[in-house]
Amino acid sequence: MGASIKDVAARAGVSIATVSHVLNGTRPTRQHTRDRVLYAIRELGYAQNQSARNLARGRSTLLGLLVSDVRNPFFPDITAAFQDQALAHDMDALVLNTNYDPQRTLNSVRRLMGLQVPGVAILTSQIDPSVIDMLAERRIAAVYLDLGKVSESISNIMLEYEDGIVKALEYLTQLGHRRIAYIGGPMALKSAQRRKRAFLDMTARLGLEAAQAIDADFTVTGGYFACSKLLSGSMPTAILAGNDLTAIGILHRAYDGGLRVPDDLSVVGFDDIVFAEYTQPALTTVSVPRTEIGKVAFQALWAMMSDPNQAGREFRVGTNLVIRQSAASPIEARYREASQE
Amino acid sequence: MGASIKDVAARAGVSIATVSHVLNGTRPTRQHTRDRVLYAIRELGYAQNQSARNLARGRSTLLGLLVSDVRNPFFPDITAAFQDQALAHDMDALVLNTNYDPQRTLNSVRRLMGLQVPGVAILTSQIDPSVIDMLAERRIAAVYLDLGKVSESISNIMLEYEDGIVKALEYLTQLGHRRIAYIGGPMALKSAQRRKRAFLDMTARLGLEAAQAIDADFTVTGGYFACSKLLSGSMPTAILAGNDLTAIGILHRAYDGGLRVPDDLSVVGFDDIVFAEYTQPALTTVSVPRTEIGKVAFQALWAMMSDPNQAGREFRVGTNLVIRQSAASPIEARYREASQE
DNA sequence: CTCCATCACGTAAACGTTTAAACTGTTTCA
DNA sequence: TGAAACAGTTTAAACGTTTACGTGATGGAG
Repeated sequence: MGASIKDVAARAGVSIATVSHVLNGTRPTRQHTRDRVLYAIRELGYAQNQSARNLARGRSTLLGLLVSDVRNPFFPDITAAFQDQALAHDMDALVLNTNYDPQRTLNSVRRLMGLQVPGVAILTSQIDPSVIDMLAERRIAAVYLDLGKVSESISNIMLEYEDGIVKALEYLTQLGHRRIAYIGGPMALKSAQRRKRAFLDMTARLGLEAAQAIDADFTVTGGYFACSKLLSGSMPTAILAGNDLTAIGILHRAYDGGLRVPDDLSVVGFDDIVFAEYTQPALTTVSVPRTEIGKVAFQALWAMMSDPNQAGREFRVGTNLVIRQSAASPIEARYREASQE
Repeated sequence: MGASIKDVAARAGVSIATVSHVLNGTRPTRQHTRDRVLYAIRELGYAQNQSARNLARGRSTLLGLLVSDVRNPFFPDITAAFQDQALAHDMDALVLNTNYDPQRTLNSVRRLMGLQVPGVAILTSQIDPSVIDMLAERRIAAVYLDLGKVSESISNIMLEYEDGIVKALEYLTQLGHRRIAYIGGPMALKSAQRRKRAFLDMTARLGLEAAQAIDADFTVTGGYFACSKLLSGSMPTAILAGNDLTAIGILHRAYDGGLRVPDDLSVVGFDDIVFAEYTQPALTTVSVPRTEIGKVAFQALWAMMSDPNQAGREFRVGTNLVIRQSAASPIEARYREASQE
């Protein structure tokens, strides 16, 4: 039962409207009154009742952020950046887990609508069209990841996976690799599709020998077994993984098979999760700038919210190759091997 | 913009009070009317306006969850579990980052109070007393981690670090280790203090030879350099780390120094972060059941919220040793070594 | 037949804000 | 001097719920 705006008004000897205007800067006030109000606020330890505020304004200061699973090391950076931005604009971010479950996603969006959120960022890989419609109908600003669609109230963040794949392959070929294999994710995921396609396109363009590409499931053990398959055939000198977990699986398989990375086999990951830095050897990988994604997601929403007749936009965020120790020249590797024996 | 309770009432031919009661089950209604109301709700796509609801009830359905940094791999599991519980009770969890900054913590709590949250879980390592007071004054249910204090509206979760240290040391001694060193965290952290103390107490009790314990900073590189120091002296056969990041640093140092883990050196971590499973070799570590912490945190709040004159309680959550590959018997290790040469 | 419970529901007053509109002085200008 | 403009402030009506209280049926007991 804290103090209300009425108490503040009484204490400062002004009307509640004035207090409100002082608080929101919605109308000029004299220095004198402002001081009195501010002083009263301090004295009473008054805190605005957001519920009442939201009700009166018809919108809340909460933003929705839907992710598939906060436990996935991909997301924390995004949510943190999003939150920081939100906070800087005096808003809050409610992050909800969909657990990859469409039903739960739908429920989450319902909840968010009940909370009168002015905008929501849906950063999951799979998006149900009915969710998109629900939000669009109510004119709630929305931003998606790789949705591809942009409209009145819908913005989109396009991740330039292709770019990253190209950089990785150029790097590997410059190192001298010709037999490069790819281990990707499940084709149900758009991101996995695009990465694989980029790999195939690029290897064709670079004229690399019959590049193998096999689909795993974006997990460590998936990468491990996919790598096993690869090693039983004609061995590649380098493997590009569709994500870092897969790459870690490859690292393990190589280790168990007595192959030294990067001497006998180069491995390049994708995502640059926190632990990419701590694998043995440290993983060379394509970094997806997660902090920027979070930032951009907020900015996309903010733009649409602050100017309602501003249409949604397409945002692009690039990817970068971060070079660590898991990839090296295959020639050099053979040289080393020779000199050791 | 959306339909309001009035629209529903009109459509169903009842009063808004009835609609409210149907929605909340706060008083008996006839099957017939209930059906009509529910039907109208479906037709209109009505969603309760939480702001209005919260205002009327004087409390929100939002729960606050303060953590130091969502990027810290320790937290996502906790927040996810907390959220799941909250959702199951028709509440939401607003998780805020304090970034280890007391000022920011204070602001966050202010925000939460403005949102009229009925409860907040503060799961950071450092807690400013003024924050505790603010919450206690307003009778907002609060649960802390290792605060040690319990009162009217304050519950506490006690993590049994000691227990885990004991289990780890018993395991190592059973394997035959006698020279066990410890690399802990900064003494500014209570958790680091308690772990170190437990280590010292227990090694003394077990009568192990002058156990070395040095303080690092809970990071990978911190662990790396601390391990260097250790190796330059009289080498231990096993190192217990204050957290997993430190343990990973040790693993790296051992690798770089040509030591094989666990053959030449056993390493045991603490926390069981996701990646403990994926290190090379997989890390034997003391697991802190994060999911349970999240669950318990919610339940603590729920108990205090649902029965306001129920006092706060002390909850305990234990720790467990999870055995993987980074620790082995030192005798066996020497045997292997001998047979290889 | 009357009275009183009981049941099912409606009425209307909160809850704490925001904000359009009305109301005060002052100042400015013809 | 009077009107007009203006800055600063107040008044009061929303916003969409919850919930204490009131009311009109129905039915059984006396």
